[in-house]
Amino acid sequence: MNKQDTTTESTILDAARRVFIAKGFEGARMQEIANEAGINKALLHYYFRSKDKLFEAVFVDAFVQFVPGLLITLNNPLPLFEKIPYFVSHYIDALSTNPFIPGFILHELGNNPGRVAKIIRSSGLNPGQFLEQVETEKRAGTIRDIDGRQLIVNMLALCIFPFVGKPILKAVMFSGNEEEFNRFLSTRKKEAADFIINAIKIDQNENISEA
Amino acid sequence: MNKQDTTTESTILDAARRVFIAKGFEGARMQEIANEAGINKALLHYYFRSKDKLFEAVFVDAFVQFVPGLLITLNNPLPLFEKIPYFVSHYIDALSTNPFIPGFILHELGNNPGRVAKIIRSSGLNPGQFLEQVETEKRAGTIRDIDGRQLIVNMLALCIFPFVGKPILKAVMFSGNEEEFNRFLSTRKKEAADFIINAIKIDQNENISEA
DNA sequence: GTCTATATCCAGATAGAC
DNA sequence: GTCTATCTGGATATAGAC
Repeated sequence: MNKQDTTTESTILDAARRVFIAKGFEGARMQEIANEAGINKALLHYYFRSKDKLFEAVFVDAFVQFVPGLLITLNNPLPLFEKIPYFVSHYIDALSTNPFIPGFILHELGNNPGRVAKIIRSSGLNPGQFLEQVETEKRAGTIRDIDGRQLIVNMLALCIFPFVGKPILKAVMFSGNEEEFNRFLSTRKKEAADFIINAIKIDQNENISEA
Repeated sequence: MNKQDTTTESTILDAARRVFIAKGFEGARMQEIANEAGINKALLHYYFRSKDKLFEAVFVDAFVQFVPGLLITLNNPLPLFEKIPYFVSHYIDALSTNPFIPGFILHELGNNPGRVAKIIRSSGLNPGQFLEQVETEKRAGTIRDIDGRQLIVNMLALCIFPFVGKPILKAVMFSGNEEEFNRFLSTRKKEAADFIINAIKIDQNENISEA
């Protein structure tokens, strides 16, 4: 029942992941995947029947590795003002390790929106705990009246966008200078977390929120 | 003198824009573009020598129509606290009209980062005026100590991400319900602008609270 | 300028030897 | 299981009539 994970199958999957993520489904070539895996094209079809099936395997892997972990972090039991920096830090670390995953997922889902529904259902994701936490903080008067879903989207946006937008941001704002852009990214954790917290918190002396 | 813009060439460009933006360079088919334009495949090659050249035309169009306008808005002479809602509103309107442009640009630039440099230079973009304005406000004590570039990225992120992430956001947060997602988007202008302003402003007096 | 027909190439997929 | 060789379809691109 143990699976040796240096099998041909896993070698193929690793190679396919690299190529699909770099080029997308349409741009990827079975030949390139075979080369990358150091094997023959025919073997790809022996292990996975078609390019579609191989892609599906890679995509689901990337998705369930990335998206659920994110929502789990969002739903953990930390207090809100600790959770936000924790979430941002955690997620930006993950993105730094796999900077092309979000672009890959977003692009392929854009091409085939139907694909998500199935995966999502099977992974049982939902941001309910976080939304409740936001409501609680609002009632307590510690944060201003913000919609929880808008807050989630804002947090995701601030973490993900620098990675998917890297080429254009680097070009427009840093004259294409890679080092400057990396310095920018390295301060991102703190900047993003501060930005979010300042955006939602109510200074206790500012006003009285219980009507 | 004036060019009638219902020429075959412009018809082709319109069709190509739709197809390339929906499918990306690799996913697009010359046949589909020809069908969409109501003409023959051979005509595409008559007007534009190759798929590459046709794509380049579409891409540059989309880019210069979208990105520079954005930076011009960012550099206009409004006071900062008016400029932010103006920018967000303006930009989200543009995105609502062309929701797939950002994904298209980001994806194609990811595949070919070198392409940007040339276009950027020729359009003379830079966010200098905005960065100075941020410094001025910081010195005046009206906003907290935030890096201007981080602020720009945050503004872009908050506007763009809901559009590029639509499929996954809709599925995870609204159970795939399109109407709910659209309601979410319709409140986005105000939410995003409020979020940004709250994130950066420093209250001069304890009791400036507006509804 | 616009069409039909065709050339050329290349990618995904299969057959079959070992 | 892994390879070489090959089939087949489809996509870009061209030739040439009108």
